[in-house]
Amino acid sequence: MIGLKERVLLVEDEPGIVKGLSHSMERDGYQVTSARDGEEGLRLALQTKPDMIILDLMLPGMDGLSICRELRQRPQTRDIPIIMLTAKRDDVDRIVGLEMGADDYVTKPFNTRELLARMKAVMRRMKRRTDEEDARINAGVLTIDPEARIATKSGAPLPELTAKEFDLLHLMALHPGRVFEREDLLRIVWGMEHYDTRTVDVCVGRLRKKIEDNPAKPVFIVTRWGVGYTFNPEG
Amino acid sequence: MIGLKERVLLVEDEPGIVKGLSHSMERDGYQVTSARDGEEGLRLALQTKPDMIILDLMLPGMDGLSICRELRQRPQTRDIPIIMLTAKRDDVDRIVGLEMGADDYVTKPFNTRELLARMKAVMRRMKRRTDEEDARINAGVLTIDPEARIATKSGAPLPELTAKEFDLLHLMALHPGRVFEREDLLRIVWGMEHYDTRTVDVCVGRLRKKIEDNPAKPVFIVTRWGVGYTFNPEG
DNA sequence: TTTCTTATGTCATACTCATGTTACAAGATA
DNA sequence: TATCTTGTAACATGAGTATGACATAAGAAA
Repeated sequence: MIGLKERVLLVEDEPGIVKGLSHSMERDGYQVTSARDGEEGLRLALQTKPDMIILDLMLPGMDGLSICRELRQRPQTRDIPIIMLTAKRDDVDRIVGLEMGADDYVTKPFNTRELLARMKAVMRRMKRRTDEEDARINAGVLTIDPEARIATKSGAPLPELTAKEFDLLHLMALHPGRVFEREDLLRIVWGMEHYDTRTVDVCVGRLRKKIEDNPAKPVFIVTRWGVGYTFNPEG
Repeated sequence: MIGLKERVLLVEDEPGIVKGLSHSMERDGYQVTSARDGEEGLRLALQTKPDMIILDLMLPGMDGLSICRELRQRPQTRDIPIIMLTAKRDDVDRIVGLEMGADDYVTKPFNTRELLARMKAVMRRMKRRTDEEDARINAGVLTIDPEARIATKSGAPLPELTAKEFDLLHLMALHPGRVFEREDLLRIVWGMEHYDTRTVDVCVGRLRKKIEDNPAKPVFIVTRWGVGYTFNPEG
C-alpha cells in the first residue's frame, strides 16, 4: 500500500536521458526533479530533500563521486538513498564499496526497466519493513489477512475482495476509529490520479455488500456525514 | 531452488564494511541483519536464527572465536553455517577458526565477489541438508518432489516441467494461500536479471497448461486480479 | 413539524487496462 | 548441427472500475 508520490532528484547532464527517464519515472508514479550539473544537484538535494537521488557519475563541474561524498556528509541528506549511473563497470567497486555509500548502481547504457526496478528495490529497503502492515488484523469478528489478501467473518470466508476493496478495508482496519476523508482514500488507495471522490463511495458500497450483514445499516465501515468514512472494529 | 530470501547475519564492527557488504549481499538476494559486536551478534543469532553468519574475527567485546564456540554449542544455532572474516593472512587463528567449526573463511582485505561466491557455495552445501525445501509437498492431488524436480497429479506423472516452471510451482506451493506479486516472483525465481513482469504471466500460462485439467479455468495457480497469483492446494 | 438543500447510496453501462494466449526469435543445451 | 527453453512482442479477452443518472437519507432552515 503506497502513500504519496515519492520524489526523485535526477542529476544528469544529457537532456535526452533526462527527458526519457523523467517520463518513465513519472509513469511509475514518481515526482521527478532534475539538475543539469553537480552544483545544481547538490543545491536541489539540500533544498527539496528528495526521497531518492539518481546520480550520474560523469558530470560537468563537480563529479558524481564528490557529490555523493557531500551528500553523505551533510546530516540533511545523509539518509537519502542514491543510485549511481556509471559508464564503466570498473567504477563499480569504488562506488558501492566501502567509501562512497551509494545504495545501488546501474551501468550505462542501461535498461530503463532495470533502473526502475532498482529504484523500487531501494525504496522497499528504505521504507520501514513495518511488520504492522503485514500482520493479520483481528477486528471483532472480522479477520483480515494481508498475506493471502483474504477477509473472514467469524472464521467463515467472505466473498473475494477485489484489489481496491481489499486495500481500502486493510487501510481503514489498520487505523480503527480514524476518520478518512474521501480525498485521503483516493490518494492512498487509488494513488491520487482520480479527482472524482464519488469513486470512493461506489467502492465502499461494493465492499459493504461483501462484509456487512445488512449493507443498508453498515456497522464496520461507517459513514461520517459530511466528512468521510471510519472503521469500527466492534461491528 | 531457493525459497524466500536467505537471511544472513553480519557481525562486524566497521560501519563501512557493513554498509558495503550489506549492499552487495542484498543485491545478490540475501536479507541482511547486522550486529556491531559479539554480544549483539550472539543475541541476534539466537533470536532470528539466520541461514548463515558472517563473522569478523576481530570484534570489540567478545571476539569472533568465542562467538563461534558459543554458536556451535547451542542446539538452536549449531547447524548455522559460519564464514569467518580474518584480518591477517597468516593468522593462525583462521585454522583455529575452522577447527572451531567455521565453515569457511575469507581474509581481509577481501574481494567482495570472493566472499559472495563462498557464501553461495556454503549455501548450496547447506541447502542439501535443509529438509524443509527438499521435502516432498503434498497439495491435494498434486505432489511436488524437489529432489527429483518432478510433479505428479494423483500419482500420475505430469508433463516434465522446465526449470523456471518447476521453481515457480515449488515456491508457490511452499506458501499456499499467499499472494505473490509478479515482482516478488521475478525477484525470487528469476533473480534480478529480468524486469518485464509479463514474463511471469507467460511462465504461469505454460505451467498451467501442464498441471491444470482446464488451463482456462485454473484451480491450482489462481489469478488475483490486480495483484498477482496464489497457489491453492485444494485444487 | 415540514420543506429544502446537500451528501450519500445504488444501479447500469461503457471503457480501461490487466491478464490470457499465441507466435517468434534468441539463447541455452545436447 | 538440432532441440529445447525462455524472453519479448503483439493481439484477444474479460474483470474491474469509473462515470453519470437517479433514489434516498441526513441535516438545516422555515
